Amino acid sequence: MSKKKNKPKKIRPEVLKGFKDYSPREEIARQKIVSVFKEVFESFGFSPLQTPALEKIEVLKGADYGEDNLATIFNFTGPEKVEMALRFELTASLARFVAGNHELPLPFRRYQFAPVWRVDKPGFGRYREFTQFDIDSVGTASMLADAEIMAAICKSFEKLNLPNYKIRFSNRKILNGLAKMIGIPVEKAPDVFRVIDKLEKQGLDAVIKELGAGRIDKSGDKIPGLNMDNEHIILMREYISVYDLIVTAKHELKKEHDINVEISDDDIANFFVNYNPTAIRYFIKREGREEGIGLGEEQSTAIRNFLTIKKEDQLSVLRYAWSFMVERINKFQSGELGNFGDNKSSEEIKCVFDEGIKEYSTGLFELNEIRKYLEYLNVPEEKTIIDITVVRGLGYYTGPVFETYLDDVPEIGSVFSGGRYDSLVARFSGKKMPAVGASAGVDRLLAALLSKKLISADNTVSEVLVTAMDSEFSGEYIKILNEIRDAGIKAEIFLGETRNFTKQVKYADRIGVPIAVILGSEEFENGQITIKNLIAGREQAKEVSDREEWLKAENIQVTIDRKEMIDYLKKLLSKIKS
RNA sequence: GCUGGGGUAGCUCAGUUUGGUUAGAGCGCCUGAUUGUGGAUCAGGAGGCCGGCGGUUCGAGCCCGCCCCUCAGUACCA
Repeated sequence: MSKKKNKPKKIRPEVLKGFKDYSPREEIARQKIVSVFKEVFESFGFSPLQTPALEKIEVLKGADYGEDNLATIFNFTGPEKVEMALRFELTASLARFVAGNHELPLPFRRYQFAPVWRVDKPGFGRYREFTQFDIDSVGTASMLADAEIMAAICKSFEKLNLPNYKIRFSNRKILNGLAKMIGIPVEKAPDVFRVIDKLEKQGLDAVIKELGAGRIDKSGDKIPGLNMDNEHIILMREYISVYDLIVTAKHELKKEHDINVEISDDDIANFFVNYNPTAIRYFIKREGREEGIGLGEEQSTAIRNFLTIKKEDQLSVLRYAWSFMVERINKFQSGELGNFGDNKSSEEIKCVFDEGIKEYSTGLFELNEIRKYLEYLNVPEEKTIIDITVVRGLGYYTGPVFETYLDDVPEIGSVFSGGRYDSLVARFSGKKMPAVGASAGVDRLLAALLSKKLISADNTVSEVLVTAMDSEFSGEYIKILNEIRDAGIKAEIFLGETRNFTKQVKYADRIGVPIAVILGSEEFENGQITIKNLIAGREQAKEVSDREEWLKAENIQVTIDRKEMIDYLKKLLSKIKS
């Protein structure tokens, strides 16, 4: 027990793995993002809710959580031996709040931004503690609720000066219905959806391979496949290609023909119902470079007509998807069932098929409703794309789903996404309650925007630094400081020990404050004040290499009467900020 | 979790091939030239458990084993 030297052990200044500090530069930018979201959602009438960071484990995980289920959350036994965990999302707490407050007027509309915690592997913009911004409408089945959230998301990105965003949206009912329509076994469907979800990131080839035998990734690691049979893979490929093909075909054929013909809605509808599935197949062949398009006269005309549709993109996709279903019905009725599993009776098969059709078509109708509401809400059509390959990973989505992508930072995937989850509140109340919501990962968005310099990055909020050269005037300095602050200008006084003026200006430069207010004995004698524009000074430094010349460059600062100070500062600030 | 790259000064990295005394560079930082002016320039200075633990050796930043961290890809993601 006798240590000769009791050297205090130095503690390494480190944070936990996956956690991070936010420097003023980052935090200022982050707060800007949050305040824009907040402003926009409040303008849509959503009110703030806040809930505890710690919740009972069953609130977060449901009554029948298992061990592996807990691997990715911070869970522990707290005081009084209560099993608890840090929340890993905000929706469960919302559901608990709604279920526990019976007097709450419904629909309940709230936003919430708060930190959440997950034991994930950290990566770029991915941390174990991060801020989520959530927005939800609980207790309404109206598609207007879905459309409204999408509209608010659009507005947010406009306000953040990120106009290159797109929302892709779909409906889980369509995929669920599709699986039943083409005879994918129920237990296999989630796997299929999971693979389709990778489309945006991994591309069509990778997805097709994973539906089949699997693939090898860039590091040489093996990714196992689902080993679906060929017939199903071909059908999935046709389905997946619906949106892509419209874009590709439109682009290609427009180049060739430069078509501009007026056509009627009937023509379009006719085209979709009668020709589309065949046409899709031809396009697929062409994409696979097996052969040319090889369309008949009639089909060519129909496609040409289709390509002249100018403002009907969303409708086009819906009609494509509809015709895909019609073709399945035709085949079903003519007895070409395809692979539905051998040990099912034809009665069972018909039942599943009918269910599928019902779900699929309901999904399309709901999307069409959202489409209309988006139009009423003045959301530009090119910003919202119906893309029936959108899945969303979360298991609990039951209806429309949507994902927002920023073209400027495609590598981070979707940035503000959500959908309809009709059974989450039921965990508490036993009753189904319709709800729709969306969630943004603020920190991932921030990391991407900062790295691409798409958001301003100031190191300080200070607008003015009052330098302090002469300790005998400290009362005067503070008087001036008060005056500036009272005028609503963010100001600080130099608090360092030194009176060395060079150091003070250097400090001002390094924290990035744009204006320095200077008072020495000369100014005091004349009742004046010197105001220096540090931003302009920085520009000037680029051109001047000689020190003497640099010191003489005085047009970046003025000496004025003290009474004019506030007016001058205000003008200068508004000039700098614009 | 899996596959691969990496960990040496605040940052970016050299040094590891072939083990050998005091571990280097650039940038940044501090002090001064310059206590009434940021940049540039000049002079000086501080700053290293060479990721950790164990092993081999007279001797390890370098070789061996285990672990940790990190970057990329990928899986999972309520």
